[in-house]
Amino acid sequence: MARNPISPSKARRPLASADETRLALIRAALKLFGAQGFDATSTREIAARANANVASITYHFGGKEGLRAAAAEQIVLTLRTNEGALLAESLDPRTLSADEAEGHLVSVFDAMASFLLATPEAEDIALFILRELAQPTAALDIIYEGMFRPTHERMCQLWAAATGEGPDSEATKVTLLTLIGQVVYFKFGRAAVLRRMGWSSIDEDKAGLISGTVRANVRAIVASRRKPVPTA
Amino acid sequence: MARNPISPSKARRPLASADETRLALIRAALKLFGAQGFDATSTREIAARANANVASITYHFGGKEGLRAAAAEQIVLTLRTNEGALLAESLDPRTLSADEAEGHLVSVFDAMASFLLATPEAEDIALFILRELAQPTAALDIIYEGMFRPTHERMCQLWAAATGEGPDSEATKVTLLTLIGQVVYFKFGRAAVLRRMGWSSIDEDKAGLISGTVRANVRAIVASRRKPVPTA
DNA sequence: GTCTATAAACAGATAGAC
DNA sequence: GTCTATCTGTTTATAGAC
Repeated sequence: MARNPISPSKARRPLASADETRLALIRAALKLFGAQGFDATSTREIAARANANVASITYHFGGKEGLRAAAAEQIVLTLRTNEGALLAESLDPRTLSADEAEGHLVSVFDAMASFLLATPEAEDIALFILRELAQPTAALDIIYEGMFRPTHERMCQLWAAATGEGPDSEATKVTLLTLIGQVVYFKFGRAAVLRRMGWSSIDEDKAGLISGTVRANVRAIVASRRKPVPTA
Repeated sequence: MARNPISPSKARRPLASADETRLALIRAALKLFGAQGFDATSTREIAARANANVASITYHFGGKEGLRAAAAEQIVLTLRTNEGALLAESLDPRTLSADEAEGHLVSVFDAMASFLLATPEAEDIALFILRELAQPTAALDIIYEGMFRPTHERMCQLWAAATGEGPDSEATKVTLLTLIGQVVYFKFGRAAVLRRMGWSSIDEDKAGLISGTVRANVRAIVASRRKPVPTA
């Protein structure tokens, strides 16, 4: 039953549904937590940006802290739909030849670079994660399990297929971390990178230069570690 | 003239000098700004940790913001005395052979890794910088000019001497940024790295594994980019 | 479910005694 | 230079009308 079946003049703007309010709050929180930090962002500010009121945060999320967890879940969801295609495909790396695996590995880094450096949504997400890395909360656990670990695992499998090293060895895992570091530094260290390069932003051309460099680096490192195929 | 020439019982603990108070405040601020963020840290908390009182912050630094700048200056000072030896040496990279330059470049990364990953002081510093990267202030300018730019410039010169590429080209600068990213990721992404590796901390052994991997990567990438020496 | 009003705690800055 | 007390503004959370 509608609360206000006949109100010809009172409700000039249709009231947002509960779900719309919820999502608007999450979006606003994601942006503001990333841009200013959790503590520096007031619930009033979030509510204002979401066209809602402060009390709605307590109502929907139990409080500011619950809103942070919801934002982390939203990040995982976005990442799954954008980048997931490459990673979640059922393709078994063990059936690939070394060259095919190397090609796939390079593609994964390409996808990562282009999402991270050239997608508008990545802006808020990267900053949110950066702040969680500085001071981990339950939100980081959500992002770690939903994104970080699956991606890194997949990369290790491709690396193993490309080089012949074990997918779970410390050496493999550390190596993939160094490779990931190459890319994410441009996002996390953006402020310093831009100054040093004399760039005002990272546009598509610049992203291409970066991902080309990363691609070449990955290929050089794989080549240096590739093991001779057993001739048995 | 002493304020209290004869007070046998009143002053049980000798009063800290102005400089001692100043330094204690800077140290406390550096740690707390890094651990909790600037906005989440109250001046009362800083004063308590420094065994001083709130009003002393305004007196010595003009306010909370001035304390942040002083912390950034302290970081540059620490970095200069610790790592500076490697970078500031008057050695001209252009007089080096390609092999010597490559060796020096590898050493610079080794020094960076061991400072970053195995030095206790690096803890507070890295977190402080991480937060400045998320939300740059005047403090980042101080650190950029005092540390980031000189280090990166020096690396580019060594790279140029090792490969024959130009020290100021975009390709060189981007490449060195990817190489730096390999290392710093273990510090900035520490929370995720530890989970993924199943480590509880990065001790000396682990730092050795990481810097060994980075060393091998750098050599592989240099080798893949090395230009044939002109035979003229 | 949404919104206004308010409660209770805490922030940074400062005045003035010492 | 240090310290206590206080001013002014802002914070999250909540009670209760609608």
